[in-house]
Amino acid sequence: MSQSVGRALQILIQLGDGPANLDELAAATGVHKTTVLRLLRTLAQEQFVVRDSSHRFYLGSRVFELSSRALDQREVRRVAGPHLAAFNRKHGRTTHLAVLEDGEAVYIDKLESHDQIRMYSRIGLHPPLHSSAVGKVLLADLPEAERTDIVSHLSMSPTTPNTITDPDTLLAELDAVRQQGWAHDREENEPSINCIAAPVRGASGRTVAAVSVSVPDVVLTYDQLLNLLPDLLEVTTAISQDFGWQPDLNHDKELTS
Amino acid sequence: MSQSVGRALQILIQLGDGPANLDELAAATGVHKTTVLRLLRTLAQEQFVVRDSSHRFYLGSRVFELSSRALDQREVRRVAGPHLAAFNRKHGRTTHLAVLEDGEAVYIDKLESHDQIRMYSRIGLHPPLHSSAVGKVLLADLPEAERTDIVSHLSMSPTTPNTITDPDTLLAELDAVRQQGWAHDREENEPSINCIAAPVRGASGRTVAAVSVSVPDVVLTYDQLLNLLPDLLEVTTAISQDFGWQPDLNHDKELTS
DNA sequence: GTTGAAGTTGCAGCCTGCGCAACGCGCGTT
DNA sequence: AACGCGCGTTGCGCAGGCTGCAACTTCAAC
Repeated sequence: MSQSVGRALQILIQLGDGPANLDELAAATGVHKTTVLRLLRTLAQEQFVVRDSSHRFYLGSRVFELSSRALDQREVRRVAGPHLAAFNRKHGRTTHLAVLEDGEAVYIDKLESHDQIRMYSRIGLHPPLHSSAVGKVLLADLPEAERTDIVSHLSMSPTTPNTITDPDTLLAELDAVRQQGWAHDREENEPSINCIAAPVRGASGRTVAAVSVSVPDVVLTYDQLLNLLPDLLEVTTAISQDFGWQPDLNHDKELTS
Repeated sequence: MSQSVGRALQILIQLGDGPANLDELAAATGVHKTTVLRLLRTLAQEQFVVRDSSHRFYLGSRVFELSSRALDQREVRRVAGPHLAAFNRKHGRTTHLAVLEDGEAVYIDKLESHDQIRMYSRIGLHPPLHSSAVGKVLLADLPEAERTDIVSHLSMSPTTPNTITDPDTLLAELDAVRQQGWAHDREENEPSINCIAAPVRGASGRTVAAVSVSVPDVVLTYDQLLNLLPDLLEVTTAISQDFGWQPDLNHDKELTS
């Protein structure tokens, strides 16, 4: 809608791939370097980018600041934080907190495994909705219309032999997830990585976030991972209650709305 | 330099204070709401902002993504990460990693204390150069010209009775810091909080980052905090070596350049 | 049903951002 | 030491994109 702003944002996104100089940015965005320079100067003014002594540009401190402030604004994250930390300290497994945003899942918190083997993932990443445990949890409790709409627009590209690629199969699994109150990902997203995830609910009873535990099968088999399930559910229940959820309430009305 | 981009960035900064609707943003930035809407749409297109169902805008997932990617790009942070985690696991104190950027200190990593008492600080925050331990460490090793230049432009506003407000006193302290290889902050920045910090050096011998430990005096007195100094220095030395620093080398030439 | 607040759209004017071309500057090469 | 190349920077004139106004829509409250 606004050309120059759009271009400026493209520059920022480009810088997300790593530092770059003027020409590289001009080439990457297809914009005249004069223009890129002016945009960069504006961005630099507000600390969105910085340039080092050799005129390379990289993302600046404002980006960090905005991100951590925005993360703090997410109620769920604040509420979940201590619970996740305790869970992570006890079990030492990679733990994610994800929410649905604009029809996509987003990690808004990540706690590292205590093992040497680290999972490649980060805050801000969009895990696939159809092949991740958090994705399934977040989809499962959506109103049916929205759920089928989102599922019908998924690309569902397979990344492992186990990836669910059929919309109807996925919808059936989502029903099962809703029934049992948690979801798994048995090497559906990444080979040799299993996950389980459970929903965090708000006062209305609706799922507002998902917590997942991810473990490479060389560390824990799927069956061993399942041993963590009771603890995971305990944690998500505690978070939900802190977040205003009342377990006894009958939420049927809201859930079908 | 570019009006619309500048305005768009102002909107993002404004959203850092919390979600807002169209009118609030228009009022805060002093821009016609039509224009704000168009800028927001551009921002939303690239996921820099999202709007919820009631038309409130808040910072979007792209900000998280960029931030975590940019953080990963900072070599120091990657290298320091495991060392800091080990230190934090052992001592359980609030630990910061800071670098100098555009003449300001910036936290690029933070590890939380294990106590209930948490320090208010976050990644992206600019600790004051004259009253924080990291600030002193980062300044101390700068070439003299740059150091005096930065110090002469500091506002040095006092936030506690102990804050150093005289440039010459600060410069003298910086000399001491350089000599002894570490810095302290004895309630100079925040009442009842003491810090110690030590430098991380790169291959050239120059200070590239600073690691600090911050403790409220109700938890540990300053003297008790000093007991952590040997461990802190060990950690920063280890990080420096991982980062290419060679302790035996004589770096005098570079340091005076 | 009416009122009002908040978001959205069409439009015309003109400002602002655009790309070109030329210049400056540092660095590596001959 | 001089040269030439690569890259960043600036001046300028054109016009395309951005702006703000006014009118319209939507939704909720009374």
